[in-house]
Amino acid sequence: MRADAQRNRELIVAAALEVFTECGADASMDRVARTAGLSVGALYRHFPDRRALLEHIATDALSDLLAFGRAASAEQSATRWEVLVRLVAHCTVLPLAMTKSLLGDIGAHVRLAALAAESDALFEELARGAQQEGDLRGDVAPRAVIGVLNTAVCRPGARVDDPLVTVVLDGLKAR
Amino acid sequence: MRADAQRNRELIVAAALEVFTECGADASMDRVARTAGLSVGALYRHFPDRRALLEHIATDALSDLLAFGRAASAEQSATRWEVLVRLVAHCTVLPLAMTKSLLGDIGAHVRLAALAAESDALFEELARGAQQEGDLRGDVAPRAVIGVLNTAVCRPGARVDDPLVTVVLDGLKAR
Amino acid sequence: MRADAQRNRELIVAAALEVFTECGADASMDRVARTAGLSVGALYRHFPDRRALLEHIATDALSDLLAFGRAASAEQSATRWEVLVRLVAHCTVLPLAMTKSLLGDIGAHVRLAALAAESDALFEELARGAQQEGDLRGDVAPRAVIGVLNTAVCRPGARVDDPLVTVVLDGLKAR
Amino acid sequence: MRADAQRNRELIVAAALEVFTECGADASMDRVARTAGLSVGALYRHFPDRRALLEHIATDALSDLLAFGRAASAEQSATRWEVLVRLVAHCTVLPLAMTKSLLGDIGAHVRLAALAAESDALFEELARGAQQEGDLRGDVAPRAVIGVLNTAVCRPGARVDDPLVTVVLDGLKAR
DNA sequence: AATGAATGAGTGTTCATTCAT
DNA sequence: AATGAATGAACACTCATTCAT
Repeated sequence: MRADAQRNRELIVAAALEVFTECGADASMDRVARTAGLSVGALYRHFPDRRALLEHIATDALSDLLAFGRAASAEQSATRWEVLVRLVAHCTVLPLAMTKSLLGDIGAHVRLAALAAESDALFEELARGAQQEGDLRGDVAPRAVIGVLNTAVCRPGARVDDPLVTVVLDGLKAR
Repeated sequence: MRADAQRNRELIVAAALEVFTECGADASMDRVARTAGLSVGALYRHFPDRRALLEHIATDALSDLLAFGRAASAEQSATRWEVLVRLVAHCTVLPLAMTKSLLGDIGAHVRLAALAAESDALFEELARGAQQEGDLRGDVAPRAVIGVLNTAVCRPGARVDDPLVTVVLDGLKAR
Repeated sequence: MRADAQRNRELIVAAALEVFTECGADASMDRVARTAGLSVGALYRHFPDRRALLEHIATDALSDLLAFGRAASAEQSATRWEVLVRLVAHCTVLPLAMTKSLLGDIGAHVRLAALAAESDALFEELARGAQQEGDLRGDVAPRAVIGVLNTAVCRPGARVDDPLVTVVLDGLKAR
Repeated sequence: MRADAQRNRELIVAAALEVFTECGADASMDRVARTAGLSVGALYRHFPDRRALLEHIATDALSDLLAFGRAASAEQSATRWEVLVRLVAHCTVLPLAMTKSLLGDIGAHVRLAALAAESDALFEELARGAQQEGDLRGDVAPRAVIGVLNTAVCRPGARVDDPLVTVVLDGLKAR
């Protein structure tokens, strides 16, 4: 791919991330293109339709999250709870939750659905481990932890020092 | 206003609450009207435009919340924390948080902005009281409590027995 | 249906017939609407999409042709050849041939596909009869007669006194 | 012109003939270019716009038809009817008729308009001659013969053994 | 006062044409 | 001179809003 096309593609992805995060998944393609400093036509050269763009962004974010999570998870010296907390801190933009709000029907995109499943499995495994190690409260199902984190932490604009993140992590800790 | 007009207005408000809660604030006016068993024309007779309808619903919900909150707050026998928990349980549909997601710019509607301010003040006052009574953790600013509850509790579809609600309330309690 | 809506629907159908006949099936919806003296929105209220409009027109034309053909065919006093000639004279606009050029894929619309099949059957039956009565040349397969008439006679703009029609009918007559 | 440029030009013309014949005159420029094994850019280097490409193809086809027709016409031993039949057999792709369907307005291109006129004149002359020799029916005006042949024979996909061609030629023969 | 039809601006997408590489 | 990316206008279709019935 030509250097300028590559650059423009990246501009588009960055713009899409910004615009969808800020305005929601209904933002117009034109707005994304203008934010990237390009025309719609250029956008459509890189992504055949709106869905493809959303899928790309979601896939990107999930892949990144998963890679980070697996690396963190591999460190045997850390408790599962610590790994979970680090993962939460890594959930900056457009993670777990967004994928589902962005795409009505995740199932349609194979790779994305697979990533979502893997990501869910990782979180569940960490939650289960943290419960066994006695750090995570036992009265919340491991699967439910994903939902809690999704809603509370993995929101556009959420920050590590967001009071809600602190509160939720404290609320999840075993007493 | 004629009795049937009054009835239709109520049908519309109920339908709008249901539809916007279920489908998001982008639901079409026609869908709202059909859900109410009326035509768009009738809808527009009662509300000059989409924004007016959204504002009305938001205003309604906030008024209700505020009335309930003030009544609960007036009971001197209850701790502020207990009042706060009861208020949270009352936030079923379309409360605090919704107003901001529904309307981009609350400031434009005077009555709504006033209600939002009063509601914020009530929550802040309760949070401050609960902190002084030692039930609410002290390291979260009273103003921030509103944000936390907004995001975590006052979501469409949220329920009192939602794990997130439990976790957040536990996370807010002083140790 | 309200009287004005009915009237507008007819205006649209007439305009579509005119525009598609003149400019081909690629004519823009906007052009059809303007020709009808309406806006696109009105057009889309009556027909959910371009295909539906094309199907309606084709169905209309084929139904008419078929009804006329069956009536003519029922007259036992007439030879099959005479019936065929009368049918040909009735093929004014948008008949047999058009349906296939208008819609890429006739099969998608059940009613239309059925009509096309019935129409083909009628023509084939008449051709076979005319051959047995010795009026239609025997070295052209009955099925092929349909193709010949489609191409030669059932064209937009074709007229009964068109030289091509005369020539083709003479060319089809047995010597 | 460089040898490779000349070669590319020919590739484009051949591809355009193939694509427009197969897919109709609405085929995209990109498709033509890809069929030629080139990029759109290269196509536009040779032809300033879509119309120019269509005109070139039409001109080519008409020139060829005319050259063939004149050669055939020069053979004094053949009857005019025989020449006419041979010409008809030569009308394979994109002839007379196509020019008019491809280009809305032939008049805009001087050379093409001239060729069309010459071609019409040749056909008319042959028709007149065939009438005088008693082979072509006399009740069809020589000018009309052009129209008949255009519509019936000079269609994309038409073949010499097409029933319609047989029928029309028989229909044109004097009895 | 209700109905539902008409308007017209807005959005997703395509494609002829231009232009940087 | 070829490539393939970018532009921007055009078209199909939707929906908030207006208006004739």
